Amino acid sequence: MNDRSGQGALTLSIAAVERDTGLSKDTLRVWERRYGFPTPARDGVGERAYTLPEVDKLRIVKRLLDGGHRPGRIVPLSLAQLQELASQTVDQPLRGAATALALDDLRAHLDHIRAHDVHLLRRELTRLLSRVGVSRFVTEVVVPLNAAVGDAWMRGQLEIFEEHLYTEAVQIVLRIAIASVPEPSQADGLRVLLTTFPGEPHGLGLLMAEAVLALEGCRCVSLGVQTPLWDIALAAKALRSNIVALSFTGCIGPNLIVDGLAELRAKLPADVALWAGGSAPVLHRRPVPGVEPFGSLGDVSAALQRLRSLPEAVARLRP
Amino acid sequence: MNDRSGQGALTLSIAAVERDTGLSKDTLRVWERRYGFPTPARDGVGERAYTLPEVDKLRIVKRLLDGGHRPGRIVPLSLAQLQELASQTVDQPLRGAATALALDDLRAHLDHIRAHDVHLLRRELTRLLSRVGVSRFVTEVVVPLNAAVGDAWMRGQLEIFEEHLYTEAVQIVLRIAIASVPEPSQADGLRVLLTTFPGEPHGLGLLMAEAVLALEGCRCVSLGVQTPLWDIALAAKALRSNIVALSFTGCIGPNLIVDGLAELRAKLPADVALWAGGSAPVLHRRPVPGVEPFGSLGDVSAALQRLRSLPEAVARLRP
DNA sequence: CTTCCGATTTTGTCCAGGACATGATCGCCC
DNA sequence: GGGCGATCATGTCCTGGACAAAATCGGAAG
Repeated sequence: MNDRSGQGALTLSIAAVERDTGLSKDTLRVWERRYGFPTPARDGVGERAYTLPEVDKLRIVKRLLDGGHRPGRIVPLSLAQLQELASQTVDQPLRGAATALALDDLRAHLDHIRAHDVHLLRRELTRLLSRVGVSRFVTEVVVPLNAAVGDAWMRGQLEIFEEHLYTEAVQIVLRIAIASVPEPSQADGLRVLLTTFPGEPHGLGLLMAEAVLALEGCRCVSLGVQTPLWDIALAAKALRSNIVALSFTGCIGPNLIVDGLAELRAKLPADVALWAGGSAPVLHRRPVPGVEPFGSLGDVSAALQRLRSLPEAVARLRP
Repeated sequence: MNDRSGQGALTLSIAAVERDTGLSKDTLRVWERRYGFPTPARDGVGERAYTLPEVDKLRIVKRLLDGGHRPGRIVPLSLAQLQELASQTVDQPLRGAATALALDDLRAHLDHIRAHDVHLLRRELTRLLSRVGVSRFVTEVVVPLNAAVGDAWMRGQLEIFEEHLYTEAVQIVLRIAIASVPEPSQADGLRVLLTTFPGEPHGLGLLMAEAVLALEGCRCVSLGVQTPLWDIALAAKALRSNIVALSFTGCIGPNLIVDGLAELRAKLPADVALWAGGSAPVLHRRPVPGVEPFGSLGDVSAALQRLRSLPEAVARLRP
């Protein structure tokens, strides 16, 4: 069950392949049964020993899978065919979400990432931040950049570690942005609790939301990512939050999202608003009663005003 | 396979429990077979449905397991017995570690967390930071506080969300600390790559290490948490890192750590140092050839000097 | 009394193959 | 062309058996 990395012939155990590719052991075994790939050799004790080329192919397959392809179609293909498939989707131009950023600027940022120049990237982002302000920075720089990076990765133009570099840089700049927003006075502002469900490891959306909400005068408290449902409810009660804001990216299954939202809604007092944002498509396909879905951070301002205009708003702010 | 949130009784699927506790599905099933705990109810389709108390107990068991206890001994124990066991084991390391913090200070911080006063906590931490400096702040404030928070949680004195509040606050202050360290001049300083293995979601250790390393004049680049091994190797090559520093907390299985380190060592060039730190006990129980284990952040300085004094050090810094 | 070494127990992970829920796709009819 | 079942594709769960590595134990020797 180890990597038996002895000498020349490097092979990986099924656990190592799971770690490296993100494909579960169950999936790997069932693919072998159904599609005949991968068909790893067996070591002395009859355990699967995956070769390096096999794992390389699995990595490409996984990426195409995440890009929307179906296993049955692509798993049987040869390595060459897979690479061709990957490059096919490559040429489509970036879609037109950027407004503060010209397409060229976008490409320039991507180039910084690809050049691994973290400091330059960070400097450029910081410069943009102070030029356009926090609000526009989030909606007109970070959002389209996120989309561009996601696209580039899906097309194989960006390695995972380059995405990590990007995420880290944006996170730092966003935290600076948030810190630059003055804390509203004690008596004023809605209390917002931010976090993600267990299984959702992406925290960028949270930071973006926090920046926007803080600008709107809310008192934000973030729990970071992956808070158990029970603890979200506990925290909302303990902090007397008026809004619980969650972020979803689609790393987590649609069922978990919908069921979790319903469950959390039931646990929260009725006068606590439950907001759900992020790129997970299920948020808009299957609305949950009592949960407000957000398609874009631009909707936050309107929703806040709606909430503030409610008759019980004043009472809420008091305690 | 979801959280089937029906009405009152919240139960978790085996996958959710695996995610929340770090115990593999296989382990959970085999414990049920061997020790009779946990014995989850079954849902409509015969799948295990774990209750919240069961999962809470599993979390504590996991902690004690990481602390060196054996499953056969502790799994059959009651919750009260477990917590007593926890307070027995745990009390000693706490006493000796705090130096910048009196025990009373420590308790005061815990009280701030329990009072959910994030801003006060953050202010106090920031005050300490500027009083004792970055280095001592990390080793003499954050480290003992981490231990104290972990212990308090294990004894049932702290909710998970309170731990999240704490983590978030420390993270913010640590990032301020890191930002306050001036970037070393281009030609100087070893290049360090920081990240964690897939499955290890805890990033605090990374930030602490980054702070200490930056103080020592290193040029740090963090990939954040959960980078696939392959991409760690890619990134180290692309960034021409001299050191790859990893952090482990025991959320992740000992085997995955040891195997992963061996595999990564094989993927990295021989002249790149591989450092492993964090609270996972396996690091010191089962050393991996070519991997330097760190028991404390205090050892970093000595290790750096050793590295710098090597004959090829100058050549390394050049390119 | 300590140290060492082999036997034994403990423990985590792997395997096979079957089942099923869920979501996508396809063909059909309006 | 647009809805709507039927069918297929796919991932995850189940049982129960097996085994290797690590931890522990039980003496024998120093």
